[in-house]
Amino acid sequence: MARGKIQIKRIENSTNRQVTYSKRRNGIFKKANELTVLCDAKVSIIMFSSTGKLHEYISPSTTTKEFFDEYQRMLAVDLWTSQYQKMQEKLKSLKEMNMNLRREIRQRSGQCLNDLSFEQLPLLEQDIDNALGVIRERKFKVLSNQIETKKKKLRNEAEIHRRLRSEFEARMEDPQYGLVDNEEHYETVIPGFFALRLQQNQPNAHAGSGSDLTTYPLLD
Amino acid sequence: MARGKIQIKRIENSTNRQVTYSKRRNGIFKKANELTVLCDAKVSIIMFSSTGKLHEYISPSTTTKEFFDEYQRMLAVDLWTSQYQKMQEKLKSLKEMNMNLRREIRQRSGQCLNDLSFEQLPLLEQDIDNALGVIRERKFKVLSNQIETKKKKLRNEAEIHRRLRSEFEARMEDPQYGLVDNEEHYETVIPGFFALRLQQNQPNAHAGSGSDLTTYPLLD
DNA sequence: AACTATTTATAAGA
DNA sequence: TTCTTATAAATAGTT
Repeated sequence: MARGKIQIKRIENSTNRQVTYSKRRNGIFKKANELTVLCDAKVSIIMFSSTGKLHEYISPSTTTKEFFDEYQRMLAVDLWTSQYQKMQEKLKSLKEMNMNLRREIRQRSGQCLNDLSFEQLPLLEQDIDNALGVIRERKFKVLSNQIETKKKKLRNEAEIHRRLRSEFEARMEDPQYGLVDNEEHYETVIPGFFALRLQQNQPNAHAGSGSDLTTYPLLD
Repeated sequence: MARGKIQIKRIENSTNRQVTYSKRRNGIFKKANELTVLCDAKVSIIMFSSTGKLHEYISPSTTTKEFFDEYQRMLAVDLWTSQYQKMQEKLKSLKEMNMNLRREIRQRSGQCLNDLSFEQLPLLEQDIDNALGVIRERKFKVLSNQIETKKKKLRNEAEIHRRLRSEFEARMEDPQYGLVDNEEHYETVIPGFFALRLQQNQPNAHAGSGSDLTTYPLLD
C-alpha cells in the first residue's frame, strides 16, 4: 500500500513475508486498540505466523479466558464438549467400577449377601475358603521364616556365650588375673549378657502375637 | 483519520460510536484477512461491541475451537483449569481408589500377599475367616429356606394326591362311573401327577449342588 | 450507505 | 529490526 500496490496473495519470499507479517500485525493490533478505546469494545486477537509463532492482542480490562468464556456463553456452543464429555464418561465408568469393586469387597466380607444369587453363594464361599487357605499358608511361611531367623540368632548368641564362658574360665585359672567380680566383667564385655541368658529360658514370649487362631511352637 | 484527525479516546456520541465501531471493525477484519493470505498466517479475532454484540473473524482453513486448542497448547496455560483440572483430579483420585480396592480384593483372594506386613497378615486372615463364617451361615439359611419351601410344596401336593385318591376311590364304588383307565384320568386332572410321585421317592436329587463342602438332607 | 478530504498504514529500500 | 518515504488504504465527517 505504498511504493506500489501489491496483490493480496501469499508472499513467496520468506523474509519478505516475515517482515510484512510483523508490520501488519502491529498495524492490526494498533487498530484493535484504537477500536477498544474509541468504541468501548472488547477485542481479542490471536495469530499464528507461518512459522508457528503466537502473538495476541487482548483489550485491557479483560483476559483471554474471560473472553473465551463469554464467547462460549454467547454462542451457546461448548467448544470443549469433546474433551469434557469424554472425561465425564470416563469418570462415570470409573465410579461404576469403583462401586462394583466395593460391592465385591463387601460380599467377600460377608455383607450384602442378598445381592448374590443362590448359585453364586457357594462359589463365593469356595473362593474365599481357598483364599483363606492361601493366606494361612502364607502366614505360616512368614512365621516360620521369622522363627528360623530367631533360632539362628539364638544359636549364634549361645555360641558367643559359650566361648566367653570358656575364655572366662580359662582366665579364672590364669593366676595373672586373680579373682574379679565375674558378673560385672561380663556386663562390661557384652552389654546385655545376662539379659541374653534370661531370653534363652523364655524364647517365644512374644512370638505368635497378632493371631488368636493359630500358634506355633518357636522351637522344635 | 480523514476530514480531520481524532483523539483516540472513547466516542461519547453513541450513534457515532456505533458507526465508527462498524467501520473500523470491517477495516480490521479486512486487514486480518489480508494478513492471512499474504503471510500464510492464522488469525482469530473476536470482539464485543459496547452493546454486547459479538463479531468474529477466523482465518479460513481453521476453526475457532482449533484455534483455542492450539492457543492452549502453545502457552501451556490451561484456560479451563477450573472445570478441567478439578475433573482431572477427581479422575486421578478415583483411579487410585480403584487400584486400592483392586489390591484389597487381590489380597482377600490370597494374591499379592507380599504387600502385607507381618502384622497385617493375621488380621486379614481373621477378617476373611469371619466373612467365611457369615457366608456359610447365609448359605445354610438360604438352603434351609429353599428346603422349607420345597417341603411345604411337597406336603401340599401330597395332600392333593390324598384327596384325589379318596375321591377316585369313592367314584370307583359309585356305579354311575364304572371302570375307567385310572392313570389317564389322573394325568388329565393333574398334569405331572406321576412325575410328582417319582419326585417323592428321590426328593433331594438336585439339592446341595454348587457346593462340594456341605450337603443338607432335604427332609428330616 | 456513499463520498472525499485527510490521516494512517505500509511496501520497498536503506 | 528499525527508519524512511512515496504511495495505497482507511476512515471521520459530511451528505
